[in-house]
Amino acid sequence: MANQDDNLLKKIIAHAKEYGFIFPSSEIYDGLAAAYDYGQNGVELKNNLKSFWWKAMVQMNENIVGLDASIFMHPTTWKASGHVDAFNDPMVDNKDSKKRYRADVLIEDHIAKIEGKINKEVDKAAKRFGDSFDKEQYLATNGRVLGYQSEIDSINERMKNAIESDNLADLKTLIEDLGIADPVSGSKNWTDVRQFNLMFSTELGSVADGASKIYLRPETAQGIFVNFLNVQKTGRMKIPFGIAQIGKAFRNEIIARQFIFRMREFEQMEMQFFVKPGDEMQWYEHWKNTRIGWHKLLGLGEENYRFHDHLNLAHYANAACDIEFNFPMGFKELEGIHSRTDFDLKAHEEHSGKKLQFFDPQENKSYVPYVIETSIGLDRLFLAVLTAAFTEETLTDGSERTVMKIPAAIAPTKVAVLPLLKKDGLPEKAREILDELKLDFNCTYDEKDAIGKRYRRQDAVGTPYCVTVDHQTLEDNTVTIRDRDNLQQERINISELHARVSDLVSVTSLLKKI
RNA sequence: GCGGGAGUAGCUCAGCUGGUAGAGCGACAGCCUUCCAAGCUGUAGGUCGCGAGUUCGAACCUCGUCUCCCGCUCCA
Repeated sequence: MANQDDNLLKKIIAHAKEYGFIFPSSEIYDGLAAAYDYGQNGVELKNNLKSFWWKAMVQMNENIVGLDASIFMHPTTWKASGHVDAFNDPMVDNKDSKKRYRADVLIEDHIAKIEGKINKEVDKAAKRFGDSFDKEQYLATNGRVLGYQSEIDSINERMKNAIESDNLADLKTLIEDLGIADPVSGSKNWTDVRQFNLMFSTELGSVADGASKIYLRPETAQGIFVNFLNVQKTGRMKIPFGIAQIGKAFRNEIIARQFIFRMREFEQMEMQFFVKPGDEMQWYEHWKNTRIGWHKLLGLGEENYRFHDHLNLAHYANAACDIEFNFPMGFKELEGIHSRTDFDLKAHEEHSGKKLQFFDPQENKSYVPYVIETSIGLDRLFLAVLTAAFTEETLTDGSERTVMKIPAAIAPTKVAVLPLLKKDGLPEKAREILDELKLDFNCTYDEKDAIGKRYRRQDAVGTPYCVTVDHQTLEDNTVTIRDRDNLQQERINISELHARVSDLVSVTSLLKKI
């Protein structure tokens, strides 16, 4: 089964490239790992996804407004957000086994071993003393146990100091002093401890000397937080309100794989919703429901979604869940919904010295709002669409076709206009229709090859409707309109065409259901 | 980074024990066709990932190197 799913992802990747959705980055130079370019069809689909999200979030909610913050931000932003500290991992390699470990994890494992020894002592003692055994007292008094405990405490102390002072050499010395061996090779032959920062840094300022190091944002959210006051004041926003943003973010993943699922450069669609402290759980539930509802509207199949509630919460959250999608690799995170408390705004208050508060006239007092975040990976959403849309099917006549069943509202091309034959004035008539439709819809024209072949070509890129001009068109101004998914054709008057197409491909009909 | 696999036309691949590159599909031009791919004719497209070595001669053998894919290690 895993094999089959692998094949599905491979097929999707191949199809996406073959039909101009996604190309490997810099392909003529052998490509760049985990970077991809969106081709002529990909960019249309991506724009449509953005637009559907933006309309659902901003246009449909009078208390949500948009923002487009800079990717470059003041370096202190990332200190405040916790990324400079939490996004750093001290890594160490074993020279013999060539395995890489997190230095702090190695030390913690060592501590766990000592704790194991304590537990053994306790077990032994419990047997010895029987019912009269008092664990607390034993732990507090037994000499051997106390020895172990003080060992643990001193290791913890040294590790904490080393990490906090960024002293990687100390960390290595600690590993050596403890005699920690690689669990794989048993070797104690370690490299120096190195810091891996998952944020991309670059130089601001063209003169190397005067340049200062800044980061490419690892999430778009901070651009929203630092603009909280600007937007709240200039937009006269009242709590609760939200700020939405679509933009690129960058993370230096150690491995970035699985096509566009995990890239180092990716695009997020985030909305931070500011609420009164105490109301956050209610709003958390509200956005969980609203967001899953949005996904289901998109029409990729309700059975392909599920929630995954987080048990281990990040440093800033008091509740968090993922909306997972059934990708070829299995159910994986597509969107995250987090209750971020007042962590971010408070942190920015502390680092900036500015008050990031809202004056609540009802309560007659100011407070730092709590935040509910909805954050969806646009590229992952794109992959979800490809996954759900990619279909290989056998038709009733026994022939096979590959069709992208992309929901009409987000399909790259809405209508293909096709003259049945490339003669008898049919192309001219078709062009007339095309010129009319293209004012409002993304259209394409094709007169090459047999009509059946042209239908299949449109199926492959997910064009939901094909309008075919035949000889009857010249007599009574009717055309056939073909449905991509069920292959049904209907003959309608050209004058009805615009309204009909508009109805079929409109985002409006989706938005109405929100 | 380690281990494994793979790089030949746009795609899928063939190419024998070394003799100087092919097929199908696709694309393009045209013919034929009044409605669901695979009818006909023609055209374009490859320094066989890159570099070196062995050889009279390398897509093929040797070494190096790069890239991609899969697995492992990390991930707010």
